[in-house]
Amino acid sequence: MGRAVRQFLRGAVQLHVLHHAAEREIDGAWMSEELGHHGYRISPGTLYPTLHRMEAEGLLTSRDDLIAGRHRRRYRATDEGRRVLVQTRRALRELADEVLE
Amino acid sequence: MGRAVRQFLRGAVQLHVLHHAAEREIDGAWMSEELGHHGYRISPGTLYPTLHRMEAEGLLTSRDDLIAGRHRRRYRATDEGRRVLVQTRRALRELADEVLE
DNA sequence: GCCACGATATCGAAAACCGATATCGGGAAC
DNA sequence: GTTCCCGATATCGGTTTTCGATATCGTGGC
Repeated sequence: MGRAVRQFLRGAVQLHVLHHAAEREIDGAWMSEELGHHGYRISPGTLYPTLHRMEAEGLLTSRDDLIAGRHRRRYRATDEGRRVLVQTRRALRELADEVLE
Repeated sequence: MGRAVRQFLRGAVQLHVLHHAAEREIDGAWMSEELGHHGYRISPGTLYPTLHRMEAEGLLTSRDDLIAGRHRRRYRATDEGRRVLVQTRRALRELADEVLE
C-alpha cells in the first residue's frame, strides 16, 4: 500500500477511535487490533500518543482498569468527543459525495 | 473547526488532488482555492511541498505553463497516480461504510 | 524472591506541517 | 526603459507528528 493511501487512513484514525469510543469502552490494544483488521497498521508509538492527545484535548476520558492483573487504560468519548465525531462524519460524508462518483 | 477534523481533512488532501488531476490539469493556486471551498484551509507551506512529493513519487507530472505572463506549474495524474486514486477511493468507501450509520 | 508476560509509555530520529517570507517574471505607470 | 507592483510558486525555521524500538510496570507462576 502506497504512502498516499496510508496517509489518508492515518487521518481517519481519530475518527475510528471516536466512532468506537462513543459506543463502548475501548483500550489501546483492542483499538490496535481493530484498526489492523481494516489495514491501518498503526504503530504503538503513534497510537498511544494519539490517545493521550485526544484525552488532553477533551475528546476522551480514561480510567485505569486492572484486568487479570494487567492494567489497561480504558477510554470513552466525552460529550465534546461526540460533537467532534459528528463534525468529522459530516466531513467524511461530504468527501465521499464529492470523490466517489 | 477542531484539530481532529482538520487532521482528517489533511489526510484527504492527496485524494482530492488526485481526483481533480485525473480529470484535468490543475495548479497550486486553483487547488488551494478549491480546497478552501470545502473548508480545508491548507497553507502554501503544506500544499506546494505536497505537490512536489507527489510528483517525486510518480503520482503527478507537471509542466511549467506561462499564462498572462505569470508562470503556473500545471499538474496531471500519472497512470500510477490513477492506480493510487482507485486504492484510496476504495479505502474511503470502506471507511464510509463502517463509520456512517 | 525472581522471572516471564502483555499492555502501556517513552525515546530519538525522520518526516510533515505551518505561517511567513523570498523569488521570479511580466505589466502598468510615468 | 526604469521602477514599482502583483500573483503564483518556492523555500525557511520552528513546531508537531510519526515511527520502530525499547523501557516500564504490575501481577501470577515458579
